[in-house]
Amino acid sequence: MYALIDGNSFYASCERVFRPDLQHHPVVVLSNNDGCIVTLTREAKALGLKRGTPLFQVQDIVRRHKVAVFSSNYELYGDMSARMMKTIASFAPAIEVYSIDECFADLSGLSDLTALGFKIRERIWRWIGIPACVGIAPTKTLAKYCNHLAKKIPALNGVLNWNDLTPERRRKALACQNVDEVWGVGGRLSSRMLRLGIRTPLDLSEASEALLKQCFPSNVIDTARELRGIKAIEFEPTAPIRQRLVRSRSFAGDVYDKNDLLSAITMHAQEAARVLREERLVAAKVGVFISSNRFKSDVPAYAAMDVIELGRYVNDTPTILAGAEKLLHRLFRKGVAYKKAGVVLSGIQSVNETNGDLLGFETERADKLSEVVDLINNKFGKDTISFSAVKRNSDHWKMRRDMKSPSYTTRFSDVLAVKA
DNA sequence: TCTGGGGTCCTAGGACCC
DNA sequence: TCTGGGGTCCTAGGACCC
Repeated sequence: MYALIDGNSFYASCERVFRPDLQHHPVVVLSNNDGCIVTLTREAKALGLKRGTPLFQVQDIVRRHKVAVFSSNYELYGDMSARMMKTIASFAPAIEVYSIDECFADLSGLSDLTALGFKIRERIWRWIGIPACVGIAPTKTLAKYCNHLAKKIPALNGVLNWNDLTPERRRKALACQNVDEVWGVGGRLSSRMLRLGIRTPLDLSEASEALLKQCFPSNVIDTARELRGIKAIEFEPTAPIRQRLVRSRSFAGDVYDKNDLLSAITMHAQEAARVLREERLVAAKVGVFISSNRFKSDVPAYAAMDVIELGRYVNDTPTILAGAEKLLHRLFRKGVAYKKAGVVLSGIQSVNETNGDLLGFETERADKLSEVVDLINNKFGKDTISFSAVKRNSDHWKMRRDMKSPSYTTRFSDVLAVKA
């Protein structure tokens, strides 16, 4: 049996932990650049706000109802997430962290699972201050679905165990939602399913495999099986090594100047290299992409991407910086209003798997240098020192983040003072 | 004026090879 | 007039997730 535990409106709930005055108030959290709404609370949904909407399109609703608006604060959410996962891990033999706000827990060998679900929920609330819901079932897809129902149906009090349902109630549970609420079925697939008469999760679970095989990608059959309680998707407690590492940002305004682009690209390259080392990985390819504003139809569109093979596995900042810089010179076209730029590392391996003999003196120097930079920045704070190839003086492209909350849990200067 | 970022997997089609 | 078959690898694009 598996549990799927997730924090409700996670980013907004993190903000509420330090702003108890907002407990029953509508709250939204924005994407980078304060662009779109990415998380909203129940109260905000009730006002008609939706995930993915650009803020400027709903400013009137926000003002009229005094919706609390926050810029994204990943430092805070990341730290709160780590605390939540640690709390959950203390209950189960193994967990699979699926995203920043949710994880699967393997409940093998445990008994009284419904009571356990309530206990987990209770403890996350008491220790972390985040409201969470728990779905329990014999497959991951059903656990996700039970979690969804637990969130949707107030009478469940946040926990639903599939095994507590009679066969008849299971059918009802599967028939009461649209098929796109199933994990792995999005908008496109569901509208194709609709045309074949598959409207609910129950319909999907009862569809003939021949039909599914003929009309949909192969993983849809696995999804349908999982809805029938047959395990088809593995539990993966240890994450497989990532295939790509991307750092990119949209700019607050239009960018024309090559040096501004260079500034963005070198910062992304430096950051990507740092994360690579943090995860004890190495990469064989560096890629760069730049693109103009896709929402502007009156100016010429331009998007370009290129990759170079480094010929060896690296994770030192100088090599990755040099590669990214070279690529930018290759891709840059004059006269384009750029809106986004990013760096992609691929051909990724674990440090342990690379052959140390291949490393010459030069790369050893670069490795040592990067290591020392990490040490200093870890000790004295992010960006204490930086590589000179990273042009940090250019602010033209900086992202907008006007409504960011303090880093309550990760910076001493931001810790709340409580007065009695 | 203002429209996110970071991932995964699958599939179709082109390039290339024998 | 007639223009193979089968395999691999890579890439771009589409679909999904949060």
